[in-house]
Amino acid sequence: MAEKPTTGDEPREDRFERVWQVIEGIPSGCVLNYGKVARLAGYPGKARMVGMALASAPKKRQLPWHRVVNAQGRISFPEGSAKARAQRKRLESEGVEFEDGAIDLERFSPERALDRMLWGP
DNA sequence: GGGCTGACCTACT
DNA sequence: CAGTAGGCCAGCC
Repeated sequence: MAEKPTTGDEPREDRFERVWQVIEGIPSGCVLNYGKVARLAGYPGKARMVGMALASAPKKRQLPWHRVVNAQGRISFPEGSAKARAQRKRLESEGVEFEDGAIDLERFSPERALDRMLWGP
């Protein structure tokens, strides 16, 4: 998962494509926030675009959309909504834990995936 | 063209 | 800690 250089004037489809590829690279049991996905895709500061890319992602793509949460480690759907419950369920089934409705982003970051595997939380 | 909204973030107070 | 301010940009009036 390395940053990809961009010129910043790519067409919309290419921007979204980059975002989707980053999301596809998030390992199971890990989460990233919108800002980090934007940075990794080569668009620092453009977190909102990540939300748009997710909303308009083709169904066929089977993206691990549930592995993207906001900067507070919380699900960005209305609490209790069907979407929010589905996302939480998917994450918990991968081993992601919630504390007071929020995920510890440090602990469940892809960077620490190996540490968790070897030594646990 | 302007204005508003939204699966958002960072920095600062 | 909480709250605010400014930035960001696609999409739809």
